Amino acid sequence: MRRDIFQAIADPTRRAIVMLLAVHAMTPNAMAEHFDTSRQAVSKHIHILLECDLLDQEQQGREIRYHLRADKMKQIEQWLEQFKALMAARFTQLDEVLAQLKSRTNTQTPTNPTTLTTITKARKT
Amino acid sequence: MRRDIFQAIADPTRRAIVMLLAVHAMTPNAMAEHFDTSRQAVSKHIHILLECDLLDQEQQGREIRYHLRADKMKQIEQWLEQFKALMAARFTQLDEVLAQLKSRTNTQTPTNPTTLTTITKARKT
DNA sequence: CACTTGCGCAATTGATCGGTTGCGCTTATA
DNA sequence: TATAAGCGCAACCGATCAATTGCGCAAGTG
Repeated sequence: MRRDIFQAIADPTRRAIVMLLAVHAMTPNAMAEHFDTSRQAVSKHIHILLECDLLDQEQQGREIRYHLRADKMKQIEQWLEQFKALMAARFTQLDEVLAQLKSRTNTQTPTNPTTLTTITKARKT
Repeated sequence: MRRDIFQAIADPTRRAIVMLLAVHAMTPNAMAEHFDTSRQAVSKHIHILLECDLLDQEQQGREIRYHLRADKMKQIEQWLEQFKALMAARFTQLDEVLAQLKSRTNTQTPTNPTTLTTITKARKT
């Protein structure tokens, strides 16, 4: 069950839930009222968000209030930062890497590209 | 075919492709060499990224160089900004909305919540 | 002109997704 | 105590996904 935050926010309903919980904690029923889906459907989305550690439970009698762990959202930001760094480096520092990769289009020289591979989290050999 | 950028970057391979193309344009084969998947698999991911207008084609003889449309990445940033705005407003300006939502837990008053609903892009009635 | 290379397209398959339905447990309420 | 409300769990279903395989076409190369 390889579930990351990017998969979590891939679904529009889940993004909406995140937004709702950004305002304040909520019960599943309260969330469900905001959409035209069933409570169970919402509950499933909650489960997925829980798997990503994006939510916290708070039992209150027979109700459960779900809190958003806003700090986890930083994962997205971090990825975006990495991306921006690559874009910025594109014309400056990483000219070498660029050159290497350019000449590499048909050859196999996993020297500097390895760095990039690490960044991109590719599962290369 | 409801395909948005969030779905595009939900897949780790596609995120890696985005990172690769952030450095410079590439042919499908060049990309495929970075992963341990087939060219066709990569090609499919490219297709998905194309659907999201995240890529540009540049035919060069029998090769096709794919360029990243970096500007499209702003969509993610924008969503994150919206999220952050909600988080920031949580304790300040949107106290009213918060109150409304609170009292609304069981009733149906689509007045102010509509604003939020719009933000969260929920498909409510 | 044969042959290889780079690529897209189509069909197939197993896995996962998003949703519904039905059930049962626990906690409130009349 | 009987009833209702809030919720999770499990089974099921149609749709989509990711990847493979096989094919055909256009562009280079001997």
